[in-house]
Amino acid sequence: MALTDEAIDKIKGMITSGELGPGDRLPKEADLAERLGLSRNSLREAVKALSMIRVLDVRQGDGTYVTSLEPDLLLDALSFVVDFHRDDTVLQFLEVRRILEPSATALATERMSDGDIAKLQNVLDELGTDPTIEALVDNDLEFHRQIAAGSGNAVLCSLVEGLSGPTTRARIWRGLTQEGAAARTREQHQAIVDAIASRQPELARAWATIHVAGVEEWLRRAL
Amino acid sequence: MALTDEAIDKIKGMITSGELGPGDRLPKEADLAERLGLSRNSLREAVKALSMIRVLDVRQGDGTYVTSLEPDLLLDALSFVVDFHRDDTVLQFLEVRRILEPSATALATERMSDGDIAKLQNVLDELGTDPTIEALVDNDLEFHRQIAAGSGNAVLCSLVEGLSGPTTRARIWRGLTQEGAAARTREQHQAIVDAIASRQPELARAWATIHVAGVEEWLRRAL
DNA sequence: TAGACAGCAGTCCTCCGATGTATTTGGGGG
DNA sequence: CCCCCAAATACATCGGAGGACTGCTGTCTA
Repeated sequence: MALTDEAIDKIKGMITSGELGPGDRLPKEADLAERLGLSRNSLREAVKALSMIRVLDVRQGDGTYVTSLEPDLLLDALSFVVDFHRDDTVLQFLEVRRILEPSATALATERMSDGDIAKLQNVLDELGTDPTIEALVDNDLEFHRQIAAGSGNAVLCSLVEGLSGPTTRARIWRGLTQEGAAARTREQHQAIVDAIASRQPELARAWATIHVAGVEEWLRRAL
Repeated sequence: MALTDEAIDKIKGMITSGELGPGDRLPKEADLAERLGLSRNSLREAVKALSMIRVLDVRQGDGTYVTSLEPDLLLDALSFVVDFHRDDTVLQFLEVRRILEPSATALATERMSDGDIAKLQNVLDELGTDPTIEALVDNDLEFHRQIAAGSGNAVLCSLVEGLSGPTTRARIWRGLTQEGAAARTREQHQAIVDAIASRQPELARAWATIHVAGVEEWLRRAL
């Protein structure tokens, strides 16, 4: 195994063993390199790899720190990975989203506070009568983000958000090519909010399933 | 933004734009560094970060290549990330797994061939009467891996595998075996196989839910 | 002719030492 | 007491050098 990979494992070990905890500061580059038995350049490659997946937080002029290691922080590297996939694999992501999103919506129905639900309704209301495509996409992302956050599960929330990335492009296409898609999406969003507000998990789950399945079915035909 | 991060974006752009496709070879370090306008050391940090998430495949003495970019390849970096989480966040991962695994099992019920099911049964049969902890863990991982693969969705398969991080699984298993729950787990595994073999998706889903929920409930009490 | 071996070119791996840049900190002046 | 600036600290980037590994080719041997 390469020296750099060994360094990654050693730093990982320092964290998982508890020697380094969230927020702790690592020794400065020169010292850590000497301790791990490699050069600063090689160590920097290891640190860069770990900072990519949000395990380390490097601040120039200050030092290198262990992040909070919260699930949402580590998993948001997922969206970066997802960007590499082409349209022919988007269907697989959508299929997973059709599994996760309904469950997340059902959980949110039981766990969201009345205030959270009011905010969710506000998101829908903020959309004007004739929004741009960009506004539609942003609004849609925010809507699903709040529901995912409402599930009370940071891992689930991050996964749903990460999987929404690749479907965004598809949604843009849909907005451009399919007449009436925006209006139907708005109706389904409202139905989901109503189901959540009336505390009916299974109804919310069903609407969320229909919502995602609609996008999936459209995309399946388009490809 | 740092030079290295710019380089990462540029390489990412070269791939997403189609200039570089799966299996293509990148220019050698010196040339690529000159083209992107930075030093080889900084470029190496960028390449290291991208090879960590399985976007690039670096072969010493040969060259640097773009991977196949298959979903399973890119997502299996997930297990590396999961290893950083402590027991108090494992519950969130298990909650997500309780959502994904039943659906994956239901999909597998409809999509697995008779040969695949026979292999799945073989996995259970291979376990002797008095297996070691390691054999139990390996067997359990293989069992769930085959079901996830049987779902026919590489993304779903990778997520399920990634969420069942080896470290996490080992820790949980150690505790379960101490309580003598190995026998019950085997019964549940057999029930899942029977449901799949008789092509009853909802029954398979139910058994999978019970199986994961059992682990989850045990862990919730243990913490 | 088929197989084994040595040599060679290409490429990545690791290291070194120096310079550039951002942040923090502490002292001096108002 | 507050503000501003300079020194200290730590990461960022650079160019060059030698070493190690891979794949290919040409040669030798049976």
